[in-house]
Amino acid sequence: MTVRTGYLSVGEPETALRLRDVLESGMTFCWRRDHGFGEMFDDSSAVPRYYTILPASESPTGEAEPIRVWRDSDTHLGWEARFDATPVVTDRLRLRDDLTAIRDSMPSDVVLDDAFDEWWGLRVPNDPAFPTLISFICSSQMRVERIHAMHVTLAQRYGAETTLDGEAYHAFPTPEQLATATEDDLRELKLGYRARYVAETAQMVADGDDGLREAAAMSYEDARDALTQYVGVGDKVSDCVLLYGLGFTEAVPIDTWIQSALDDHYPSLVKGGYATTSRAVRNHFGPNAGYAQAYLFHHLRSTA
DNA sequence: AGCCAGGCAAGTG
DNA sequence: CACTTGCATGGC
Repeated sequence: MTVRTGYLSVGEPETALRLRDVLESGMTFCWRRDHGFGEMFDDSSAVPRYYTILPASESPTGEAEPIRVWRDSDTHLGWEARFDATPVVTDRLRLRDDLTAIRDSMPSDVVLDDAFDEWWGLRVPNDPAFPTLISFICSSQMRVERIHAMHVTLAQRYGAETTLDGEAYHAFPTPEQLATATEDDLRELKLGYRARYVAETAQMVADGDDGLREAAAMSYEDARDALTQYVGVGDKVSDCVLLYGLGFTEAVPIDTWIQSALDDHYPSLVKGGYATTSRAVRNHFGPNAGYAQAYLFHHLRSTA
């Protein structure tokens, strides 16, 4: 099968493409450094290439399709795939989001200004919903590198194999494929206490539950509540699925880092529980509050 | 050796 | 509703 190559403009020169920061920092677990270009988190000096496998259900060819991308310059991204990947890559990396307009839509303050200046070019990924749901169920009390490892392990054990340019890849399992796993199977794969959550959630989705698709059509707060029906999904994981997997840019996952950021820099937004604090945060930062969260998260972790 | 890591569910007061 | 506890695993 012929491999096609394309190049995408990311925007104006001041809109730096931060591929590594977008794909390696815990917002997505659907992308990974490619074979032969250094494994994730090493310090290879070569320009890293990343791959994802487009699920068959979202692929123009009807089959799972590997896609490779790399940072070709400050303003251009290259891709390789067996089909024209320009629309998919543009969507998955939100390359059409106008970062300047997003920044201007929020009330500025010293901390947010510093965050935007330091991490300018950061974008919020837009991943397939089911792999995002499972990955963030796995994310509880776990470091980023190990969540990536779990995602790869599940793909290799339960996902379909495909190839690009002779390289073998494994798609993330469909709900039906993952539902064949028992809790004990997943404990053997070192998912720990998350094994039960993943097994039961995969079975729910495979058994015809349409909660992910239905949530996409709901208002934000209804959608967040709806996703907590899945075992292992609380408010925080639900927000991650909404932001990174269902395109709700107002979703603000309030993890331990964001909570302490709110305590330190936005104490007036901290209310009683998760729901009321979330509402205050969204009221303050507006419909792109998820972007504020992304920039603050990276800024406060880098200066911790 | 103990503490922590992008939390959650189940159980109390 | 607010607060506590147990939960797997691995890196430091």
